[in-house]
Amino acid sequence: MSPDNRPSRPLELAPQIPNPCQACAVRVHSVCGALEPAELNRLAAITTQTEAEPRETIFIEGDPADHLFVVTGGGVRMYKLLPDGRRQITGFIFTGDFLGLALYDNYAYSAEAMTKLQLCRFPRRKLEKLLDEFPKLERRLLKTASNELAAAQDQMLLLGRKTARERIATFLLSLSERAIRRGERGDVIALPMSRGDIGDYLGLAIETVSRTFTRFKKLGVVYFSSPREAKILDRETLQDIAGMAEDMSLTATAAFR
Amino acid sequence: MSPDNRPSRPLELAPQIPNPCQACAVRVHSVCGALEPAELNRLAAITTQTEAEPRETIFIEGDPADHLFVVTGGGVRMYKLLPDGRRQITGFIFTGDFLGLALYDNYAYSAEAMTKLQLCRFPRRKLEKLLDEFPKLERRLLKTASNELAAAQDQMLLLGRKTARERIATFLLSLSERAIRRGERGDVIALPMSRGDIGDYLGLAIETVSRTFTRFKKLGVVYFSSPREAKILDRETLQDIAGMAEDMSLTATAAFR
DNA sequence: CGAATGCTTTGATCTACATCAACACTCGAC
DNA sequence: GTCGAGTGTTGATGTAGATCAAAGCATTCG
Repeated sequence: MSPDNRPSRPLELAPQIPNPCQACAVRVHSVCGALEPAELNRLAAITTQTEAEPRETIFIEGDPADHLFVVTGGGVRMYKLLPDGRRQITGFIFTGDFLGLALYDNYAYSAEAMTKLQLCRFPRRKLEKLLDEFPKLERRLLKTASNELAAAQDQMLLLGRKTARERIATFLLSLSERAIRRGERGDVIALPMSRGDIGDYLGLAIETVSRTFTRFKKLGVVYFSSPREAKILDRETLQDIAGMAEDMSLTATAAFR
Repeated sequence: MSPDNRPSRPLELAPQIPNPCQACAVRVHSVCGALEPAELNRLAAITTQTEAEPRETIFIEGDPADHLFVVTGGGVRMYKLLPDGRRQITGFIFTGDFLGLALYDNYAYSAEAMTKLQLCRFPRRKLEKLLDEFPKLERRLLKTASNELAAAQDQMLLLGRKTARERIATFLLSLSERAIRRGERGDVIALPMSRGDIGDYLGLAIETVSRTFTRFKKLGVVYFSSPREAKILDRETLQDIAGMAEDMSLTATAAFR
């Protein structure tokens, strides 16, 4: 649970293609989408494409924040630790998402690859210079920050006031929505993170995550082809559970199976 | 607890002074500090100074986000509600702070005056135009957003993984730090919010907040001249409690009084 | 292929904090 | 000065979810 595996070697450098951004599949979904093809060359010039293996650390809380990233393939967990090892995962990052948004001197959290990972790396100094030149990019970044802020507030509501059932339901729905936004189907959800990760994200124990999944399964709301793949069978009910007060009809309905 | 008092009347308009920003005491601490005196006139031109009474709503989650604010005097609570009335306070805003940072179409949360309030109001459209002209202002706003994001992540750690004692200690310390940043002394802390507000901010019940304060009082860590004013007597211990594992020495030390 | 190792699930028990219930204080109104 | 409403404190009890414990299952690897 306590991730102490610093990168055993520097992040791998993939061979540089003339302008990889032009061909980038995730561009439209990402911050880079703010730029015209011509401007894109400038961005490409400061970009390094890298890869990382599962469990590999991208950066650690407190490190000087020298780089920003865009994930072009794979999943990342961001987290903070307490001195005694308790962990809070502050967010999951998927293909197309921006990583390292903290225009500050040091990273405020750690980031670790959940899967094999492809990413674009931008030196912060150089990117900031580009921001001066391309206000559109900066505006886009501000929007991204606003977005994340809104998501963070939702998460506070979840962590501070929602029950375990509501948290899990909310979690599944939000994964589904993000998948749809990436252009994937919304009913079959990949879970690249472990139950422990989910628990540390939702402020729950592993066992509570597992038990709640089982409960949803028995309710016929979700189906698991494997622990790492969920299929939403009854989105409506899931939404009811996610947003509303402890729904008594549920506890009642639970009897039917 | 459920704040349903929509503004009974539109926010009061104070008489306009030629350029109030020039004389503004909170400017240096606020986003406005990014601007030169000359540029400040442009900002002043789109500013309306308003006031609000305690319990008055500034805006409600879902409202079109037509205005942004800087609080020039007083305190604000921001919050989100669940349909059944459970409330999560996502943050407190004090003199000099920026309010309404969500460059989106609708507010993601509600905001309500805790005390008599003075604020500067900026129409969003006009402010965005100013951003195009003054990149410094936009950069400052991006920094502010990053700041808030980092604070939000700290709060997630608190809500997801900290005990009641740790939460309360963290809360007192962060109020203290903010007071110091405003130029006030850091040991005497005004608590303009109720115990219920604190509970809804920290994900605790009113009673737990009260009991934990009492415990700290008995430990000699904090002194309360009144329920709404705390004085930090032993900052070190408070920091220990805030950041670390459940400290057994504490439970032991508790005996001495 | 079979052992090993790490995930996930399930069951039994425990506990921090919530909830329920009085009571106490404060402060403004009359 | 006293009444009353709001806010805060304290005590008794309940419970959602944590923790402890032990199997299932998979996947990897020699």
